[in-house]
Amino acid sequence: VAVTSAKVAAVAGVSTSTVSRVFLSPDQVTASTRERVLAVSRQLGYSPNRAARSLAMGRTGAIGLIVPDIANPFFAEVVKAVQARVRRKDHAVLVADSDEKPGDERDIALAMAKQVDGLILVSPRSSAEDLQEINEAAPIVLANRAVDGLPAVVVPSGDGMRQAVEHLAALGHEKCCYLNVSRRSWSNEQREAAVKEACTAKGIELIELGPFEARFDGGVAAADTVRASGATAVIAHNDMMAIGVISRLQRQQVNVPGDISVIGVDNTVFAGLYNPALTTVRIPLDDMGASAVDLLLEVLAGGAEANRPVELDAGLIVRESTGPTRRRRGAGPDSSATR
Amino acid sequence: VAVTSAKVAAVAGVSTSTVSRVFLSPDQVTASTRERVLAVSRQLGYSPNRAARSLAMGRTGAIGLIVPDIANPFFAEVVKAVQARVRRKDHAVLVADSDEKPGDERDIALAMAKQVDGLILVSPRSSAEDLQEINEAAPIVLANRAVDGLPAVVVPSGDGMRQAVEHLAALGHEKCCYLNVSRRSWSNEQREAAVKEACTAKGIELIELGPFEARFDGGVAAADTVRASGATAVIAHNDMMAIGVISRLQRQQVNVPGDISVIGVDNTVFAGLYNPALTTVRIPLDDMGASAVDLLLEVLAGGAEANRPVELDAGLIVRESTGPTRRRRGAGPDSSATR
DNA sequence: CTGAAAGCGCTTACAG
DNA sequence: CTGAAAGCGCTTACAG
Repeated sequence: VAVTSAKVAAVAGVSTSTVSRVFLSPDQVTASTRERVLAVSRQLGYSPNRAARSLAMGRTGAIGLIVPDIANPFFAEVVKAVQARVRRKDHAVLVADSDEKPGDERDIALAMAKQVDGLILVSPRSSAEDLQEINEAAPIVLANRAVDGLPAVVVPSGDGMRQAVEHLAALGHEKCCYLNVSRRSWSNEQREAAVKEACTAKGIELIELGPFEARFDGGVAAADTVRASGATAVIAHNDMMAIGVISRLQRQQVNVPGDISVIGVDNTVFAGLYNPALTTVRIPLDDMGASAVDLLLEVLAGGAEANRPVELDAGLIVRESTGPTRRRRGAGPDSSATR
Repeated sequence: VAVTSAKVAAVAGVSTSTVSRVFLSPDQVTASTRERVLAVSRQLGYSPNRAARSLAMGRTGAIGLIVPDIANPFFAEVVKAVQARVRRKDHAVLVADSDEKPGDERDIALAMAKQVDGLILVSPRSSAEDLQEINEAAPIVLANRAVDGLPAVVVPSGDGMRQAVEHLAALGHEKCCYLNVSRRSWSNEQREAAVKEACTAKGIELIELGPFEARFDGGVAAADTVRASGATAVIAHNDMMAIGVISRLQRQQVNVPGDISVIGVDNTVFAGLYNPALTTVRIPLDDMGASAVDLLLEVLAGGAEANRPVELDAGLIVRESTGPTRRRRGAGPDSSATR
């Protein structure tokens, strides 16, 4: 039922070659015929058949996006940004969710590679080898992880973590926990190292805990140990864990930030909505998504090889989950809750 | 570089017709040749070119999914479910985000219609006429909204809302607010009507407020009015609003559920994580997504016309944001905060 | 600047 | 059960 280029050509009195050129390389066509073809196309509601074009050109006009878990606010925001950017570039985006399973991630990527021009893998859990294999099947761009030889966009959290530690130091904290997640996490390495360095620089005693699960439950699981450590502040690997910690603490009548200050990372939608609103290191998810798209499109256009990862800035956002230590404020009447 | 059916055919010593049949209608091929073709295909890593197949068959093997806002946990979960279900059916899913703009929704749907076999529109904001127009471009299935003549899967929240009201009645509440959202919301109509009916049945005085925005901010905006109304309980149109209400109330030292009980709708991930954990009417988002896919696939297969919407059940999940009224418990020493 | 023709890789009546 | 052939709707050297 759809209008074909042949139909348009017939009505406009030109060949299908010309119709095609009008859309793909307009400057190769005389202005007058171009206008005529355009007018007819509009009138007939013509638009090139995608499948036919793909077959003829060898490109699909689609890009694939694979995330570990769409329901995770962190990834949901990246999906939103990628989708928005891709659409503006007149492409389509196929999404898939690996459900946090590295094996599935590889299989999905390999399968999807056949249907798209390129892939964006967000926080991929696969091994470097598997990622290289996927890259053979279709050009990939990594988001939130760097692997030698593959194009990537990352947010070095170092600056943000350092700001977080300095913020705590300024509030008088002298003993702080960091909540690790899996050793396999690239971002955990970055964050842990930056926190350690900053704590040393500021003379803060750092207590490393974990690894815990990178979720709300992981934070809940960590809370009692944090409390027992005697630390007055805790930096979690991400917002969800931070919220888990706060939730558990509050249930035990430990006040946040009165007794213990808590800092997260990501600035997902949750952070601003929680009570207390979460002080957090912002990871610019929207920019990350958009940059990944731009980078992939560059790669597909034959440009920009994978030199060094594109780097975006992270910075601290101070809200309500951090405050001065008891000592700094002078011992309050309700300080009993912590000890 | 990819292996073609011609290559497979040559190696296996058959025609491309046979190769094609092996994959599309295996029973039309002798077992022995079928095995041989399969073996060669596997060895060469052959899989049919999607674009070519689409062109020849007139179907894309993809379905489109349009949601108002991917970053909204409610929609993110639907996306996750749809994507999971579609993949199992060996299709691909294209997603797009209308950014809550009805005009964009229509444009996106119309554009996407050309690239997919069918569309799933989640909580579409477009008019019934626009939806019909979209349905002409490509078969659509509605999720979370019903429109005459269009296939849909909905969750009549009536049962759940009634349970919510009965729960409040059992706890001794006699005055309750309902927080409305836009009059254009199909689900709001359902919920409001059910709450009203149940309140009447239970002899609870109902105070209707709003319309507010269907987000956290909307709940924040409603909180003071709720408090001023003298109601001891509030049912919000959804979880995000409920959380907004609680957040604002807590900041004013109003205890939830001690002073005011709060109930949401949706049971999004947030609900269980908030403090207090939210009592809410569960909307089975995963089933909704899966059912929408199944329904669309049926429609595409030529089956099941749009008789009446597929209906899923909603039920109450009791957590911590609801409790007995002061009077029921006997006036507590700290009841001053509310009055 | 424009057109005729070949080709992209599959599927599917039509014969046999 | 299997193959030759046409066709799906475009794009793009190649001529002119």
